Amino acid sequence: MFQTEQETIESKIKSLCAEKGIPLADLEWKPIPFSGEWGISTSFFASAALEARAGKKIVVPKRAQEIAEQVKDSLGAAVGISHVEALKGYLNLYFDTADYARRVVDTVLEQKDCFGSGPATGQRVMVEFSQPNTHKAFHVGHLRSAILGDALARIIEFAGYAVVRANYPGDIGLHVIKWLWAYLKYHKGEEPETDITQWMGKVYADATRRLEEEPDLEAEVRAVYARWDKRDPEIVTLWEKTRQWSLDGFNQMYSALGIRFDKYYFPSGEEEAGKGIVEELVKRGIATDERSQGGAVLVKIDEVLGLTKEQYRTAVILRSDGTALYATEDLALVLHKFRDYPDLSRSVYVVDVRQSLHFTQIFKIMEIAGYEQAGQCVHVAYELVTLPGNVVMSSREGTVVLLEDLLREAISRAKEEAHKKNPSLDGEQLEIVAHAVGLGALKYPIVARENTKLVTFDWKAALDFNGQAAPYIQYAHVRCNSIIKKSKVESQKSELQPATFDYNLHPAEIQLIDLISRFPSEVQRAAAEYKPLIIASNAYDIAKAFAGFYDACPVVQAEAQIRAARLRLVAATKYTLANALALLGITAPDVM
RNA sequence: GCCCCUGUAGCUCAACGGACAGAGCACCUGCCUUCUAAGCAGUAGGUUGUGGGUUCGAAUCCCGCCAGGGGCGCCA
Repeated sequence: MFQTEQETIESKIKSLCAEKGIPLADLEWKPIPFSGEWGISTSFFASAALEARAGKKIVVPKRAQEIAEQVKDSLGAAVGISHVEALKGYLNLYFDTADYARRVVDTVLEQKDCFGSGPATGQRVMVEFSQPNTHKAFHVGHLRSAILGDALARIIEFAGYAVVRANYPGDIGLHVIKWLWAYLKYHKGEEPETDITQWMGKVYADATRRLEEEPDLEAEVRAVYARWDKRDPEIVTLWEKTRQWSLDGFNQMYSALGIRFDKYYFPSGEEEAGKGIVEELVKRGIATDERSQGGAVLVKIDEVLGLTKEQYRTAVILRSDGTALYATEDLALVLHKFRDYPDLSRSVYVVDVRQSLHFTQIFKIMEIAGYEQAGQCVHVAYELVTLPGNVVMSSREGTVVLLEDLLREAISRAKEEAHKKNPSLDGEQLEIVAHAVGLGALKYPIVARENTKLVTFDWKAALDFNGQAAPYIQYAHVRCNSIIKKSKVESQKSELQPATFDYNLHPAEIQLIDLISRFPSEVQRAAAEYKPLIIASNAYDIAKAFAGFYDACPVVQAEAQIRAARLRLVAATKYTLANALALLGITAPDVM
């Protein structure tokens, strides 16, 4: 946020070192740790190391400190800097607090719900996420892609990109055929109940159970697959109807979760194009057609690339009977997305880590085939949500926690808690709070965790509203709102007064302002690294700093000048918290 | 056999190659006639799995090993 003064000082240091013949390495600027004071810091270890490598006999840390001192002595007065310190090889520049504090707070209050957003890059990014299978239950295991992908889409958009939110529900494949077979044979004419995805899951579980009991029935399933492949009207019609049931069910889930999509792709829609690509790959000698020997069509990627060590291995891209695999469809999908959005600069796939090799293969094959778009495809892998004891949720095994159940439970628990904590909440207000808190508690553990780390789901943790969790951050937001409300009542004014921070700021205030000022750069980092965790941490840190401020610094009771300044700081905190939570797909209530 | 991920306080997790590795939970001690205690302050808790290497500096980068999880030609 203070790029210009950083650059001014940096160029000053550069010319200074040039004068003295000190070979200066690149300077990196960071906040000064061990706060209480506020500023930026850089070190001279790299420069000292350069000298050492050039043959000078020096002790690096000592020399770094010498350089820091020299720079400090000849730097003179710099605009906006109150004092300079050379310590342990570091050069610490402490901000002129009043000036910087005012700038940070003014900036937030000016930009409001845009504070933290990056300038428009003019680039478009597609984020594909969720990809639930139709004809199956929607359970907690599916939650991560939905929540993570949603947060990433929000963050990337806020960072300055035009975002296309894409979904790719698995609407065809063996699981669907199995479902259709069981429906025709055992459930014909039945219709879904209120919890659609749950009912779909029941039929699917029934199919698997019957097939396990009587493996001979597989032949019937294969027959249904053949009918599908020949576009048998009865099968196609049934498939269309039942598929829609699933999609309706998903929409219920998405709207409950506050997630939306701009664009839907379906494997079924990519089958034909995919087969075309396979044919092309065979013709061009990239793929090997082993069907005449009873094999499948495959690409021996390592062989094609002339690699001796196995790396990309072999990918099967068409079944021996000529039917399409997900790989077939994924080949086509790569191109389909760029056909729909020719200006796409990146195509992001938020899919679980078990499919890493699959995507590496798909993108590599397309690259070999000369489709440059493959270079713009990124697989963002995440780990699964498992049950205690490392049990993977599986619709087949019936080891699932249904999303319907979890949502209901989380919201009802939140309602209970909210009523207990604040009995004055009633009716619609209580409902709003319960939703915000229940959903927040559900989403936070997912977005606040490293993508590559496993999340173990257990009811106790999911419904724990204390400590490092969404409700803590939401509560800070509520307290901000509370202070503002109170001040309005007392002063009978609705507008914030201009104010300066021309007083002795409390360390808690400095800490808070410091963290707020970092939010915009954290947004950029989170977008670049595909890590909502960065936002979740920043939001929590701000909430924590605010809690400290709340305790140590009276606002409404403070004398006029300080009161005006703190009121602005509180308003700025409120915006920052709300913006950060919004990026995580979590709403910030005004009361709770 | 090959590849990927993970290993940090009792537990769950943080920490752009930088200064004293930080939170939460649990435990213990305080704090509500003052802006909502879903809160605050304090105590305690660590050879960052292990052995080397690179570096002025390593939880972070490289190599070996150990442990757990995942992937590897017709599932998605």
